[in-house]
Amino acid sequence: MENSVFKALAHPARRQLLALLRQGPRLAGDLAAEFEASWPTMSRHLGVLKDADLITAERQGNQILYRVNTSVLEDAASALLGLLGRDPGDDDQKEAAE
Amino acid sequence: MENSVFKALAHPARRQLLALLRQGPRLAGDLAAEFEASWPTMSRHLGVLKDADLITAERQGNQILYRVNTSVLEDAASALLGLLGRDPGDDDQKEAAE
DNA sequence: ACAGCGTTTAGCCATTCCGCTAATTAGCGG
DNA sequence: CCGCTAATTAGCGGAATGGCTAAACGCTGT
Repeated sequence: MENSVFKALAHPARRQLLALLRQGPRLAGDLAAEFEASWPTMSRHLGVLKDADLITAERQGNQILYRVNTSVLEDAASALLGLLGRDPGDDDQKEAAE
Repeated sequence: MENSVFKALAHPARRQLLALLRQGPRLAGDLAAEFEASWPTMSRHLGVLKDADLITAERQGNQILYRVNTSVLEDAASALLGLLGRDPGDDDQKEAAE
């Protein structure tokens, strides 16, 4: 759902999580350590992001490696730009004027 | 606040409101008539958007004309693209490869 | 099988969000 | 000033969100 993406993006901690993840995949604990909030709280934020398909989780033995799902984030950005009357994901072959 | 923008964007009705407004300024009542929800409910959604500075309101005598605030929407889209490691407002002169 | 570490799930509050109806404000015309 | 229309604000109930602590789960090593 497109909607869950925007909802996931609505929380600052989650955007920051994405910002950290942008620099490369990271372990859950490592990621959570960057925040003031309790571990379980961060785990939930990660869950919301995963639920929105903005990130993917991969078990690495004992721990879990998170990774950004770039394309979904791109879609969201496209949707916003589309709201501006400019859609980057859409090849504009027909409307070049106006 | 950047945050209120994303929160405002989190509701589908509000994104749709923006989509309608993208085609040009419109009167509140006219706008609300497009939705199933009650008039006051839509008024509140408009309020949230205005609060996030995504739209501006202008009295036209008896009625109120709403207009998209393009730059704020652009900022939000930029923020998302920034999360991808690619900033559209930033002319990439250095990194064209990779 | 057990201990132990890393992570998630369960429960519990408090707060915010969303929808409604009813009441209020703002501006216009007589 | 009164009545009318346009739009917002008040107030309420129900659902969702966000934070916490405690408990459970999954995996690894012994």
